[in-house]
Amino acid sequence: MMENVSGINPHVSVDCVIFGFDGESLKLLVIEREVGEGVSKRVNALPGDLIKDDEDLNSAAARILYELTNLADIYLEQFFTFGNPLRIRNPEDVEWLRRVRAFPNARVITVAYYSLVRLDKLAPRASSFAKMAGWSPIDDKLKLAFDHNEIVNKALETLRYKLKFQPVGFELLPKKFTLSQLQKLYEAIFGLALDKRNFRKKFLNKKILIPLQEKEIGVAHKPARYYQFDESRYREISGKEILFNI
Amino acid sequence: MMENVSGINPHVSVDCVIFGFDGESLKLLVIEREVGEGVSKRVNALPGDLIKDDEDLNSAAARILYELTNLADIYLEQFFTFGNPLRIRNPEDVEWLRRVRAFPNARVITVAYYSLVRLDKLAPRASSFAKMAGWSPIDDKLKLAFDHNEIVNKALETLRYKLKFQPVGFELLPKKFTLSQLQKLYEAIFGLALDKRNFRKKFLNKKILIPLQEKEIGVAHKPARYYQFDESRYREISGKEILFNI
DNA sequence: ACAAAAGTGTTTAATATACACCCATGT
DNA sequence: ACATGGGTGTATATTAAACACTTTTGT
Repeated sequence: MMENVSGINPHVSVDCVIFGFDGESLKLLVIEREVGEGVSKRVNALPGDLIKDDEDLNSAAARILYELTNLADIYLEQFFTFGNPLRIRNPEDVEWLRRVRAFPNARVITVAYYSLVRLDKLAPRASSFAKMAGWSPIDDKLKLAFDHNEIVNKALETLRYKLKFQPVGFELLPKKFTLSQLQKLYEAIFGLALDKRNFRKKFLNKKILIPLQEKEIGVAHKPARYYQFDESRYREISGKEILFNI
Repeated sequence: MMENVSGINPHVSVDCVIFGFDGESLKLLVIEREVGEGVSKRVNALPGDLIKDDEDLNSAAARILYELTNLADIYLEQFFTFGNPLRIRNPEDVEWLRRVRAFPNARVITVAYYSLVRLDKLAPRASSFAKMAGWSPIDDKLKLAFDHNEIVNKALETLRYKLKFQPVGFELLPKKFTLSQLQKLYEAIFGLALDKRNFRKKFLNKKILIPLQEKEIGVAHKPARYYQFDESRYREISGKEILFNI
């Protein structure tokens, strides 16, 4: 039986796709791994690891994300489970598993979670085998270990789908944000330009934004008003109304 | 190591939530199990079983559904993975596992799939430990083994969410169907009454229905026209337009 | 004064909603 | 003739889309 004193379940892992937003484009939280013992080459991967045998999947995701990145109190949403028996093909990945895993040849299926997080929530930090967690741009050059590119693509697809129907995305912005920041976020996720007037109307009509007295200071243009997200109003209309129909 | 000659992976299962529609209400495909050796008491469960160790999750779902119910060529969509370590609490369920499983105490996480199927696709049949597959009403009296009630509820939630935005559901109807049958299906899934004129307008405007020359025969009222689902038109608008905004 | 982004309104088209009567058939 | 469900249209309200100029600030 593949069981060991650590209580680790060698057959099931979780992987976390954490999106961030820097005001311009979407970012992905990745951890750095050394490919081999003392080898300087490094590769990026999603924060993820094997679950414990007595641990709930959600709890495992929260724990592992915390251990690898120090992020806590993040709402993680399960979105897909990847179980291709050939998930791990790359020789570098196989070699890495041989070093860190008690049962490196076990077939592992991974339950994937995603979340949206403000960039400043992440306090950079190293851990046992994740050398460093950091934000990476999401573009064609993004190359991740295992099948993590596929996992990220599926997460993006899920995010876009959800965003169409529900105003998720506020988690990516500071508590106080301007309408332009909000619009740039939507444009970044959908990858297209939106009309400023119609965009503002849409959100203001839904009444899920609370206008604040505060405005930008020290900007070389008309200072923008700050808004807050109205969570209680959001819960009211959640599931009933459709936000975006792109 | 929990491995055996059969190639079964004792840690991961799939469960299939198959919905059917009889013209009046939603039905669920369940299999019957004997609780104990020679005991006449029976309990219903979702078709599901352990995956093989070299088998993809999708393939496992298709294989297991086929083995237990004889249903083939069904589009199965993965919707959630259930991994509560205490998923299996009921003594009857534990006892049953002891009889049929090589590693009855292993923690099993289950990847759940759902699908929509026409009632007449199911040719009743028995199998090794699934005594019989059949359609069950979905109501408060439905009591399933393991955490299968929870799985069904999540599947229903997923189905309603999808149906709001995309015209799934044609798989539940015969190839030729009347607009009233289609409306009854939507009413059954959402659990509410819809306006006949607006319902028809909505579907006819989307142009995803092909009107046929054929009409009902032998009915004691004005015979209804039959329609077909236009798959190619559906693929065109899929993801772009929102069908239902309830 | 200029550059830079904020902020604002109207017109038109499309879509959603509410609502009631006649039609074709079998018995 | 009557019961049954099929089929249809219009008026109103709501929402979406297209589109350009003025305002406020820092330099």
